[in-house]
Amino acid sequence: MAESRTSFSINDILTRGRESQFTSPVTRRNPHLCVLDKSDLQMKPVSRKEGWNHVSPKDYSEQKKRIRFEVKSNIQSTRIMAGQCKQYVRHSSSSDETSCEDGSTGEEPEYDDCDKAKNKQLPDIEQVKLESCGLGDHPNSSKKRSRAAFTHAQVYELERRFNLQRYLSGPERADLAGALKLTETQVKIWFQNRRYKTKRRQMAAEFAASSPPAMAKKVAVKVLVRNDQKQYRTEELSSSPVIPLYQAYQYYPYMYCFQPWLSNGALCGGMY
DNA sequence: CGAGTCAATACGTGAG
DNA sequence: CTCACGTATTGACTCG
Repeated sequence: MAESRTSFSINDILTRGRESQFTSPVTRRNPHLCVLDKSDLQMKPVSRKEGWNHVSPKDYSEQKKRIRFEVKSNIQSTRIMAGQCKQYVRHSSSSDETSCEDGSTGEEPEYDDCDKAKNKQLPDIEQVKLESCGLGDHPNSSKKRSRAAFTHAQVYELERRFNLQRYLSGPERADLAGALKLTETQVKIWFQNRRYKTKRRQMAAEFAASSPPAMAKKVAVKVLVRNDQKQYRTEELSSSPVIPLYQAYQYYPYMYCFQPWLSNGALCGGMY
């Protein structure tokens, strides 16, 4: 793919009004900031219950739900919500626009030109943000949500920052969000997802390294039917020594990444 | 209790 | 249409 790249300076974005952000202070809950070592992936200050087996659709308290909603409704007032933006005509008036608190009032950063040219299909973040304002109580608003596509420059900078720090403090997050014209929530969620993604990749890699290579190459499959003739007895099928897939997942939650019937190229290529 | 995390999953979107 | 990927949401949890 021949990508035409327009150069832009990240420093131009990030050094607006500040410097030395990489001397990262410690976040309130993550004293292990700024660890670039691989071990950073595993370590966590506290142990946690493993996530993949505790399905527990336990009923949670309405109060907690309400509180969460109240908090989020504040935070997410700036989030790019959806269909809300794209489906409905923006009936905005002036006051609504100023309620967008992410400060998108400034000029377009340099990288936008680059990305607009490059990503013809990417939505214009700023435009979407504007449209997202003032639609919260639209009578016909459905719950359909949007998926904001970050620009290449935004992702680039997020990745670059992630390589320096896996955790951001509040001020750092605010800085980065401001520089990239994203909301703090978006930056927070991006880092959260990115850490999880990294962890899954690492676990997948470890699993691959520790499992016998032959395992993924050859799988014995019974011939069930040949020339319209059954090749098995019913009891043979029921007594298969192979661990059922759902059981295997229980012990190897990331096993779905290594389905032997997929080609190697398909193995967790992006890790889902 | 609020704010943060992880883990899982829902969902939108582009590519094949 | 299906799949892969990326972003958003949700629930359980920890910490100060």
